[in-house]
Formats: sequence, C-alpha cells, structure tokens
Amino acid sequence: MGDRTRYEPSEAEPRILARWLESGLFHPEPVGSAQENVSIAVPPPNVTGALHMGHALNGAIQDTIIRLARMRGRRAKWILGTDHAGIATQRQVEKRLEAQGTSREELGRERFTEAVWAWREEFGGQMIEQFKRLGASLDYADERFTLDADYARAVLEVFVALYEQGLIYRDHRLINWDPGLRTAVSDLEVQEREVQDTLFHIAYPLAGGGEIVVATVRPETMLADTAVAVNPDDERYAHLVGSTATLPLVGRELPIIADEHVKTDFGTGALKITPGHDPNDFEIGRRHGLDELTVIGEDGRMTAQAGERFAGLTVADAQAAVLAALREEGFLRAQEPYLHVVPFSERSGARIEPLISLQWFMRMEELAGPAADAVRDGRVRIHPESQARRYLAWLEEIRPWCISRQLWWGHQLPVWYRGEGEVHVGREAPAGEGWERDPDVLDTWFSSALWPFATLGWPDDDPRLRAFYPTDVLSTAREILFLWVARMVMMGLRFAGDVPFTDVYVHSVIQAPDGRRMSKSLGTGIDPLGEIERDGADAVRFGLLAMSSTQDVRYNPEKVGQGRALATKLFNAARFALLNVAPGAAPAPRPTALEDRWILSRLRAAKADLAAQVDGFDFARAALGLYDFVYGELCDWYLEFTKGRAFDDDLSATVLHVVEETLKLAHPIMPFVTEELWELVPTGDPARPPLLAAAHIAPEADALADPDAEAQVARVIAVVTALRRWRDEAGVRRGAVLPVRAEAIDGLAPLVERLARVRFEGGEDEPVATVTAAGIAVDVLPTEEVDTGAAQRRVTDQREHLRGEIARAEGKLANEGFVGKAPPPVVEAERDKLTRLRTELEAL
RNA sequence: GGGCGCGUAGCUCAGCUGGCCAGAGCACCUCGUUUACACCGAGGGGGUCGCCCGUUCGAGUCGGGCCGCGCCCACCA
Repeated sequence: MGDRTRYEPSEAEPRILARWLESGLFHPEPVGSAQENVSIAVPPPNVTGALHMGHALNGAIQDTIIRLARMRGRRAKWILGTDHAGIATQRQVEKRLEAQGTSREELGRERFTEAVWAWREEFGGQMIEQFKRLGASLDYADERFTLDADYARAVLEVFVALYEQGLIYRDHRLINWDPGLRTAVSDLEVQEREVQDTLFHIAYPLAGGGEIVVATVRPETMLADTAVAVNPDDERYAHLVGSTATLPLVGRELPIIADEHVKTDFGTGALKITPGHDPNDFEIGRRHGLDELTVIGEDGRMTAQAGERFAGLTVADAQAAVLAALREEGFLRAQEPYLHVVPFSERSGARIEPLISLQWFMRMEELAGPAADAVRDGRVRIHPESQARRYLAWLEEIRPWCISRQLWWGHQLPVWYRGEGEVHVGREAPAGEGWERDPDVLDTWFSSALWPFATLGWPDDDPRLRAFYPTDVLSTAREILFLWVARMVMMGLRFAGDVPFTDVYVHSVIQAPDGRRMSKSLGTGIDPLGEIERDGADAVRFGLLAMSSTQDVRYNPEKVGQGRALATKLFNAARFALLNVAPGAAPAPRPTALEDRWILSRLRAAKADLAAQVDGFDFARAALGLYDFVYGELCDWYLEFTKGRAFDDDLSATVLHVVEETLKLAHPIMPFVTEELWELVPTGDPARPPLLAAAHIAPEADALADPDAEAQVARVIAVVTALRRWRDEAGVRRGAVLPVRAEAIDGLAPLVERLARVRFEGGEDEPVATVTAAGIAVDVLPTEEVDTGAAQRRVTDQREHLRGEIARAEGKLANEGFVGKAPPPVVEAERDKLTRLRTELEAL
C-alpha cells in the first residue's frame, strides 16, 4: 500500500480477476439439493452481442445476489451461456458475407451454417470476457450454448413430446410475415408504429343495382377480397345482407355478410373482407367459412392470383396500379388522410405483411394455465408486483405461438415429409427412402424457454439438475417477460417437474441521460466498458445499483463517481487502520470505549440492512446504505473518534475487526477493491480464506446491538455538529481550541473535545455564547479566539429559530384534535420535543 | 381504446403502511495542509413537494379532477 492514497482500479482489477478465476471458486461441485444451494441462470446474451448498460446492470444485480449467497455459506452457481439468437446472428453473418461479395444463397445452407459457427468461434466469446471485466462470478468452467449438441437434444426432445401431446401442430394460418428477412415472426416480435396512411373509399356495385362503398388503407388487397361485411344491427345495410356485390377490377361476386366486428361508425360502415391479408378479416373469414385467397407472395410482390395486370408488382406499385385502375373505371369515391398504427418487424424494421402460410404452431392454453397458477399461488414471485399483473394478463389472453422460422441458423425442425401426406416427427430421421426434412428452424425463444434446465443436463438425470434446479432468482429486463420468462415457467413446469425459479426480478431500463432510449442508432448509447475503464468495475457496479429502481431510470454518471469515491474511501480507511494499529494485532471485536460499542452496533445494523435489502431486491438502498455506513458512520465519526486514543491491542483489534467486516459487507457490491484490501488486513486466524470472495459473513451477533451506545453517540454527533456550525458562523479560527463548559455531558466530553476542538473546563465565567443540541447546552467561555459580536448574532438567530419551533409544537399540543386523536406515542414524542426545545432556549 | 407508472432543491433521484424542523449525491458559496483520504474534510445557501378540490387532529404520503411526460397491451378497416 505504501504511500499510495488512491486505489487504481485499472491496475488492480485484472490482477484480482485472475486470482478469482484460478481459485475455482465460481465453479461449485454439483452436490447437495437445490433447496440448500443457490443458483441463478444468466439471461443468455446473444453470441452477436456486446455488453450494454442493461447487461451491466443485470450483471451487477445477479453478481451481488450470488456473491452474498456464497458469503452466507451457500453453494452458489451462476449458470453461464450464450444464445444462438437465430435471426440476429444470421443477419450479422449475412452482412459480413455481403461485404465479402457473396451471399447466404450462394454458399448454400451447409456452408452458410459452417460460416456462422466459424464466426461464433471467432467473436462469440466477447460477451463472456466483458462479464469477467465486470467482476461477474459466473461459472465460467461450465459454459453452455443453445446450439450445443446436448442442448439441441433437449430442444428436439421437447418438440417431439409436445407434438405427441398434440400441442404442436402444423396449420395454414395468417401469420406475421417479415418481407425483409423473409420469415414468419411471432406476435411478440412485432412492434406497432404510427403511420400516416390514406383511407380510400371504394364502390362495389351491387347485384341489384346501386353500390356499397367500403373504406380501406390497402386497396391492393382488394384483389383477394372474398366478402363484404356489415354490422348485423346496421339498418342502412340490413336489406343487403345475403345478396352480393361485384368486386371491381376482378369481377368476383362477393357475398354480403353480417358480422359483429364491423363498426357502424367507422368509415362507411361496410368492410371489405380479405381473409388472406388481414388478421381481423382472417377471423371473420373463418367464422363465415369464406375462401382465403392470397395475392401477395412471400417476396412482397403480387402473385399470379392477383391477375395479369398486377402480378409481379411490389405491394407499393400494386397499390398505385389498383388505384389508377379504380379511378379510371370510376370506382374510387373518396380518399382522406388517416393516421393509424401498423405492425413492423422488430428485427428488420420492415412493415409486416400478414400472410396465410403453412407454419408450425404451439397451442398455449394448456401450458399457460399452470404458468399463471404458479405465480398466483406464489411458487414464483415476481418483483415488482405490477409486473406480476402484466404477466397474468398476458397469459390470460394467450394466443397460438408460431414457432417455425424460415432461417438456416437454429434448431432445424425434427420433421420429415414424404410425398403428399406423410409426416414424421421424431428425433431421428425415419427409415425408408424419399423423406425430406423440413428446412425451417425453431424460433430462438423456443430453445431459450428450456434454459434453466437444459443448461443443467436435462433430459438426463444429471447431478447438476438435482443440485441447482429450480434456480432461485431470474433477473431480467421487462421487455422479455412474455417472450422468455413466461415461456420458461411453462416449459419448466411441464418438462422439469417444477418452476424454473422462485423469484423473478424485473430491473430498470437504463435510459440515456436525456431520457431517451439508449441506442446505437440514436447515438445515445453509453458503453459500460468505457465507464469501467475510467472509474473501475466497482464504481460502475455501485453506480448502476444505486441508480436502479422499479422505474426506468436515466443513466447518471455521478452515481458512478460516487462509487469511485467509495472505493477510494475504503482504500484510505483501510490505510488509516493499517498505519495505526499495534504490530501483531489481529481483528477481533474488543470494545473498550463507548464509540467502540457504537460502531459495532452500527456495523451489525448495516450488515442486517444490506442483506435484507438485497433479499428484497432493493439494490439502490443496499448500495446507498453501504455508502452511508462507510462515510457517515465509519469514516466521519468512528475513525475520527479513534484519533487521539492510544492504539493499544484492544483498539487495534477492534478497528481491524470493523475494517474487515466492512470489506465483507461491501464485497458483494464492490468485489474488486474489497478483495484487494482483504489481503492487506492482518489476520490471527489461520483458517481465514485467502480470498475475500470465499469468506463467510458471520450471522448477525445480537450481542453487539447496543441501543444505549447508539443513543449516546447520537447526542455526541448532534453536539459536535452544532459546535462546528457555531464556530464556522462565528468565524472562529479552524485550529483554535475553545474553552467550554457544560452540564449533563457526562462521559461524552472526551468525544466532543476530540471532534469539535473544544476543552471542557469549570469556572464561573460568564459565557460569550451557548450552543445547544440534543438537550445539551454548551457554554462557550471567553477567549480571544471568539468575536463576540458574531457570536451574539448567532445566538439571536438560534433563539428565533427555537421560538418558532416551540410555537409550532405548542400549537400542535394545544389542538384538542391532535391530543385526542393522534396515537399516544406521537403525542408523547411531540411533548418530549417541546421540553427539549424549551431547555435549549432557556440555556441561551 | 385499455392498463401501469412518473412529475419533490439548478441536475439526477430517495422519501415504505399519513406524524420529530422534507433528505442524498452532484453542482454552487465559505473555510481548511489537525496522525487515512484534495477523487478529501468542516460548514452553508437553495424546495408554493405539477395544479385544484376533498378526507383527516395532521397529507409530499390517501381519494377525486385537471395539466405535462413515459412505458406496456390492443384485430376500428
């Protein structure tokens, strides 16, 4: 430590990390039961990913939990791995190929997937290294990947089982087609965005003469219309229901049907029905047994079905052509600007094209019920509570999940076809000639749903499963509550026989400092690695925890600065202790003075508070509470109290003990600096582990609780603070030691003398001023150090202030309502306060 | 359209089940080289708790309304 007064995180952290990794501490043996062990499955980052603020915050949260568990003596495993992230990874590699002048299609499926694996080999470890930099105590010796052979086996096993149980099926349904990526996507991968469109009114001639006018924003889809619908109660159209209208440009006769879905007060009250290209129309069509025509292909162009005039056009061109034709033939009645929300693909940004397509689906009701029950009956607790309500609401409205994707990177469906009607679903290819495997892969979230148990060796009877399943906490971002968390609960209950975790913590979204979303495209992103580089991982961890809440929060670099300051403070507090303690001293609580009893009592409280706050997922309070203890109690007061005392064996032992315990207290939040200092604190205990990360926190010793010492020292602090304030305002020289006199100061005098730079004396001299606090009046005796005028002004101000407070308290106590109705302890406290204030005023 | 949440010091935020003079960090001002720490210490200034009504002895805290902002869900073409 030497002459250094600053802790240098960039120098120390890599060194400390290496020691942790060598120790094997993060890789627990799979023994014991899940009840006695603690485990967390990390939300697997995409192999394409780089650590962003969300990861850093979640890493800090999970690591705090897991390190605290380890220090409480639990076997703790933080399950590590990465996700193959189908679409994201495929796109990344495709872009790279494009830059090299080739393409996925040119390579073919086999060589393309090889290229992705090679890419993963090269760049896939990036995130793991960044987690290490953060200090995350993940089990790096047991890294999983969602496309590894073992994991793939679990995925296929689940698919086959669900198929055999009738929950997975193939169907022609309207799905969200992403024309950019040319794949189906699920409802959850669709984002609604507001768009300025035009609403066109188009006349459809009636069989018996006249016309019915419909309103649409997508005239090009009319080519696939198979009906016109009106509301059954709409008197304007009641006589038409059952007759037909003629579809302009096409000539098809469309039945006019009645359906509740149609709003009488929107548009013209008549709705063209296009089951092939609109989700609502699809439902209406199924209700009425309408034909489902498709005029838009998967390439986003009009198909032959659209007719010669339009086939081959893009959707946009087709719209223009259809409008031109309608205008020419006199069917366009009106058009008006129309602002509405339409679906876009979250991945590609392309406007979703609803298409009827043959895809694989999963029936969800049977899985959703138990998953909802698990939360309702408390087997899974979601924090904060509001998120549990969101979770339940989603499960109650669950819809089928489209699980097939037209991609190459992922778990290929274990499905084979032969000829017209033969289908085989199984882990192995069927015997016989002529079978062809379904080229599609599964939605990435299908495999992610198995994460907590597939990572532990399921479906084998693996000791890791017995030791670590169910896991304890799942900490995650709000946006994947449905996409991932709910599905894990479903799959865990169905296949692993238990909930996958007992607590879900939904953490804050960290926004840019200006309140916008942190994003690369907006240029609002802040790289946590840059922050770590500048202030250290401990500071970033502390800062992120301190700014987190159940709300979204703005990134606040000052909180990171606070963390950095705390690390420096810990370093210097330890330095002070080591510089002063008696040679050969070892940590032990051996209080000989009031302040020793006080700090031990406060330390005990700080330990209990921090543990309770981490257990209650209140990380901001845990971090800030730690800061308050270190600054506001240990350094500002206790260490200052020790100055001027002889560092005998007892004091040395106590100071070392307090420092050592503070390192333990801080370690889950700030592991690096505390680990660094741990090595420097001497020990008398040969059994003490060389790494703080492996040390155990003793259960809170109730014997150390000392309310009396706490009350006494609180009085000292009040008096010292009041004296310092008075001195400052009266302009007393810093170094001057003032003669003072006080009654009822008892044994507190030495502490006050040390920190307020005063000396208690007797005598009968008339005081130049009286300073009051905590019911104690301290007379300042005449000395050349005091400017009497300033002192007097100060006293006058104080008197005025006290009178105001006394009047307020008197008013309250004179109020019969207050005395009569407020709880007695509150009234009592008010009386005490009044007495104290009066004492102080009299003393002045 | 429905739901959830936010609006407290110049800035970013705490204030749990209503009750000691509304707090913290940063910023600002003053002072300071006393046996750790100037990435420090001591002290200080600064708030109509968005607005209006109400409940209550008492409201930043509860209820209603309004204004501003954010997020989630949603099949009115």
